[in-house]
Amino acid sequence: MAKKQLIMEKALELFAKQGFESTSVQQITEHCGISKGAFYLSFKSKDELILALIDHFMMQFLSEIDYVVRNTKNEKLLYEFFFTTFQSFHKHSDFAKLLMKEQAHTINEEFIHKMYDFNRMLDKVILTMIEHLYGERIRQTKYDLMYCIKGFIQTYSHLFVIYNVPLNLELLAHSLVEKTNVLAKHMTLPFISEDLHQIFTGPEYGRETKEQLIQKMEQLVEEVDDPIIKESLLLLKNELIYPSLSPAIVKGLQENIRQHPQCKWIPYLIDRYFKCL
Amino acid sequence: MAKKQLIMEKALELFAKQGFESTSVQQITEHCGISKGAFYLSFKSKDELILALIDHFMMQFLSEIDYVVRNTKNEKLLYEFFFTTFQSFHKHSDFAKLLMKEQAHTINEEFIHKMYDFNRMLDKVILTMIEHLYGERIRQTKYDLMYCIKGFIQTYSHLFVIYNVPLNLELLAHSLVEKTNVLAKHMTLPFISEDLHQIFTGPEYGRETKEQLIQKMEQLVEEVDDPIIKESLLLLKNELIYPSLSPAIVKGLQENIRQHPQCKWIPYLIDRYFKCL
DNA sequence: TTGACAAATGACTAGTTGGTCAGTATTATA
DNA sequence: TATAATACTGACCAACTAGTCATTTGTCAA
Repeated sequence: MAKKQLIMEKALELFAKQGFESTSVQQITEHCGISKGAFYLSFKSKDELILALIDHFMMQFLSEIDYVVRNTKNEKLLYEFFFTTFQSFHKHSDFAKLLMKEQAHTINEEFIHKMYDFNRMLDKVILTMIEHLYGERIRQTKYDLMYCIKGFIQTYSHLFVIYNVPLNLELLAHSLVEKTNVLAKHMTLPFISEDLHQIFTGPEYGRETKEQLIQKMEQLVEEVDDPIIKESLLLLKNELIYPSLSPAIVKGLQENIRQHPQCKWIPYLIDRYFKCL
Repeated sequence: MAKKQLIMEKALELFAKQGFESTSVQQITEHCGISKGAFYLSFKSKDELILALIDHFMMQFLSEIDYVVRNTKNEKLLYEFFFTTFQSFHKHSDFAKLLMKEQAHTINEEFIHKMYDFNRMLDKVILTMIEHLYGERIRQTKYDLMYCIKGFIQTYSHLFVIYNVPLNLELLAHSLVEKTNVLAKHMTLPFISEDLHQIFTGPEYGRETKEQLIQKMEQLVEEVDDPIIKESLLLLKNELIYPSLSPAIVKGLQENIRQHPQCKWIPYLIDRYFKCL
């Protein structure tokens, strides 16, 4: 199994430089000093390699952060969180680069799911940390605070991952601790409500089922007065059961109900349903 | 020249979905309903297409922001900045998606330079806005504040660009205004010093020269149909070579071409040219 | 109707890609 | 040493890629 690790290491170096898509299996095997056949003894496909990389480093990173968050006293918690995060990025800078490059890329269905899962887990870690630190005081603004923290991490890590400048990570962590505390103390206007956060993260993997979606639409048909929106909802509901309309018509119907404040979520849920299955 | 625009529009749709590298010229031409040869009549290469896309949308976006920052009273400035930014991302969400996907990708030397240039310009706009708003008070922390603002924009725009949820952009802008003000007022521990910022942005990369600007305007004269805009472009081009018109006339001509979606960033480039030299 | 010019086509090239597999080398067991 | 089992190789394949160019189609003035 040493071969598997060799391939992962060497491939990561190339992915960090060139990205996943622009790195060929040929290049990887040459960089490892092995033959093409040997590669396919360790990994069934190129996709399996990147999934293994994501799994390996992501779990390592997440568990490190999680350990720190669980085992640090409150006074040092925020500092240790930032410091560990950046140190981890620094230590595995090739992986951090890969993550930044492929952030939003549609490499593969499974890859996307893994990334979503990872994000959900990170969200949870940060949220519990925030709740632990500030308690009830930030109930209204905790989701905003979480997104701000993620913004800090992304923006600042971008700087030292892309430009290879040696940075004073202690100072960086201290500086971000202050920013976070300032926001937690004085922020009053939340943007991300509980509901909104639910929509972003989705109901834990198993999303809305078709039946739930149809039920919700039937309920809305009863509640809505506007005949156009009523009919659009009905047609879309039937489309879910027996797909028969052209994409343009479906898109148009979705646009219709997007106008109505009560229904505007429906097109999003429909899209998400089709994307997941 | 309508073909060029058709290709850009249709290609952008595919790039937003699949990314630049995974979209073939074949796919683009099929999506346009034209032949492969026709593509190469409009663009010398696939690389030239993405550079044209970047140029077109980036300049449009930057000039919009710049216009708002220059023409808004201080009390509403920050709000208008955030609101315009997000509205622009919303309007051109395909381009925003492309930008997120290809953020750190090594597509091409020229592409990277363009992205660096764009970032530098955005940095400058944000910095002047901050200086204008808070003056001497934030001299120490202004670079940190700028990176925080960019972090806010990135994190929150990610949410509504990736998940296609209709958001209340007014509320979002208000919320971010508060966050920014809170940070500006209470932040004391800077991380990004003047020197560090210099290192990140690097020495000014040869911005548009007069010749490039003139060339671009000549190209637009060919592509535009409206006679008023055509003449305005020609007069402004001559003004660049032999300054002879009064400031009021020049301003008026700039206002003319600002109306046209393809030309509206030209005034911004002209201003920048005169300011830098 | 003709002829001249521009616009558009798609079969073509030369090269790359992820992936396979018949065959060779290496090792472990007897 | 002989045999069986495993590890490895690299020529090969089909499918794709960006880009080209001889040929066809469309347009408009004479």
